[in-house]
Amino acid sequence: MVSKNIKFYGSETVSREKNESVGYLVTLASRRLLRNIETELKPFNLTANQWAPLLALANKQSNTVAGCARETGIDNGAMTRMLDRLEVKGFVSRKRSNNDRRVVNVALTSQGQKIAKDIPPVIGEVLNQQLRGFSKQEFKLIKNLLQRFLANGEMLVEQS
Amino acid sequence: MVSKNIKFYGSETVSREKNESVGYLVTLASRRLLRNIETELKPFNLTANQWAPLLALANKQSNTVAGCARETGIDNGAMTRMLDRLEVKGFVSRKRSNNDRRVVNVALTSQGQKIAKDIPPVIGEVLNQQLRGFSKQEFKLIKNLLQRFLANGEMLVEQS
DNA sequence: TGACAATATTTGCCTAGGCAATATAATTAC
DNA sequence: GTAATTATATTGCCTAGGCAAATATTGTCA
Repeated sequence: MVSKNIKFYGSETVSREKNESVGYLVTLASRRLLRNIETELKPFNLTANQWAPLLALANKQSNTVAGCARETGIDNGAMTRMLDRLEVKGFVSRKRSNNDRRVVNVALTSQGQKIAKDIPPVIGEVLNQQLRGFSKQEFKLIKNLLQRFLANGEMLVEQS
Repeated sequence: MVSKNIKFYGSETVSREKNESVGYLVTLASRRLLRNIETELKPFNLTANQWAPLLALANKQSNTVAGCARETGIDNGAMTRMLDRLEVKGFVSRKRSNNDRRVVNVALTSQGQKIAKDIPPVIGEVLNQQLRGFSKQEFKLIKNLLQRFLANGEMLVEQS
C-alpha cells in the first residue's frame, strides 16, 4: 500500500451537488464531448463513435473485429454492428481470413483512407476548444488523472 | 481573451496512442465507471444510469419530467422512457399536475425512498476505489479540470 | 486421435441517449 | 382577446454499448 486510502466520498457526500461528483462530471464531460464532435463530423457522414474503429484501422493497430474491439475498449458484439454501419457507408470492407477461418479481416476502403486523413484536425479542434484556458501543466494533469482513474477502474474488474 | 489559446492537438497529434487523447480517456473512464457501479447496483435491481433521476428526486431538485432531464443533463424524451422503466420497477410514480396541465409530477414511491437512502454509500465506495492513490489535492484538481472541460464544451453549443 | 479449452464472430435482448415531430397547455406580445 | 411564442411530455427513428448464448474454428494435451 503506497499511500493511505483516502475516503473522498462518505455516505452523505455523494448526494450533494452534481457538479461536485467526479462520477457526474466524467459522465457529462464524455457526453458533451461526443456531441460536440458529432456536430463537426456531420458533414463527413460520420458519427463521433464511428471514428474510433477507423482510427484503429488507419494506425494499423488492428485489422480484425475482435482487435478493433480490444483497441477501442468496446464489446465484440457492438463492434460487429459498428462495422456493419461503417460498411454500409462504404468506409470499410470485410473478408474472411484464409489463414484462420474464424477471423474476419477488416480494411479501410479508399474512401475510408481519405476520411481517416481528413478527420484528425477536426477532432483536434474540438478538443482544443474544450481545453481552452488549460495550461500545459494542466493538460498533462488531466490526462494523468484520467489515466489513473481508468486504471483503478479496470483493476476492480480483474480482481473479481 | 484571458490566456493565450494553446493548441494541444495538432492534426498529427490526435492519431497517436489512445491513452494520450483526452477524448478517449474521458470516454473510457466514463464507461468503466458506469459498468463498475452497475455491478454493485445489480442486487438493488437498479442500473447505474437509473440512479441519476432518483437522486434528483430524493434531493428535491425537481419533481417533473423536464426538470429531471435538466438536472441530470439528458434529453427530455430519454427521461420519459427512463421514468417508464423506473415506474415499472416501482421506484417512482407519475401524476398529471392540476396547476399546469402540461406537466407530470414525478415522486419517489416508498420503495424509491428506501433505495435512495441505501445507494449513496455503494456508489461512494466505487468512486473511492477508482480514486485510490489520489491525494486530496489531486481529488480537487480532477473535479476542477473536468468542470472546466465540461463548461468549455457547453459554451460551444450556446455560441452556435 | 479425440476430448477439452480457447478464440472469433455473430445474433438476440436489454438499457440508453440524441434529434425531430407532435399534441397540449401556458405565457407573452400586440 | 387573439395570435405568436414558449414550455411540457410523449413518441418514432436512429446510433450505441453490455451481456449472454450460439456457432465455427483453432490449439492443446493426454
